[in-house]
Amino acid sequence: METKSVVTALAALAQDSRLAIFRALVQAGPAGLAAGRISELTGIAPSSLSFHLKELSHAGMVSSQQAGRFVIYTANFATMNALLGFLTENCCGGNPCSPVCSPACSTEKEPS
Amino acid sequence: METKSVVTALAALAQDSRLAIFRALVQAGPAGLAAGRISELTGIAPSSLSFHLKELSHAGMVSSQQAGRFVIYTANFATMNALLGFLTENCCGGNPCSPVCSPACSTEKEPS
DNA sequence: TAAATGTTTCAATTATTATTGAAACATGGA
DNA sequence: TCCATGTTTCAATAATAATTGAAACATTTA
Repeated sequence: METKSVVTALAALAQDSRLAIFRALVQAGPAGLAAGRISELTGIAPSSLSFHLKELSHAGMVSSQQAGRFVIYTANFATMNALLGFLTENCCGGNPCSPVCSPACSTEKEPS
Repeated sequence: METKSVVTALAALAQDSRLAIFRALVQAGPAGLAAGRISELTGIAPSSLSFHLKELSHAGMVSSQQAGRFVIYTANFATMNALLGFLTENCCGGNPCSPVCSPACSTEKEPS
């Protein structure tokens, strides 16, 4: 994942409305939610919601598909995983991590 | 972790300069880096660097300690872990996750 | 105490981002 | 085709953030 994409993805999530939208979609799971339903759940006005969904979509954090007159949005879990991985990459210079920075530090996640 | 803190933390990382600073600190590990050294590594002017370090610090992403006339900054791994955890919380409504959203979905990380 | 080094603060400028309401577009059903 | 519903686009306004250089502050050494 490129630095530029990471900044875009983080910026997409770093905003009240968009974080609320994304969390709603994460909780909804693969089935996703229609735009109007997201508006209901979050209280964001339609035009503002559309703006934020476009931001999230452009950042690759959500995907959309037309279903009748609804547009269904779903969280993009692949991008989220790539993002989480990037942040912990090359931790401690690639050396075995000291306790202070695990589990964030390891590329392979450990059971909690 | 509260939503507000998460937005602040994400916003702190969602910027070229600050992401570069944070990554440098993650790679430096627990030993951290002096402000001047970060300036050298990233090419960010001192006053601008100080601004961004304050942002990161306020977001809880980095900590600092005076050491002689140097100020040593270190990545705050605890906050980072909390942040990563938050994003995957309550995934798929708390139900067992379908393959599409693991490993992001599970609270306990699986070995890759 | 004076000078040198390392870091932070300040003010001004420039650029980017969020929100709103109205209008436009698209789809499905009468 | 006409109407209702769901979503997006547009333009204007308001708010927030980034960068710069100069000055101030703090710490160490001579």
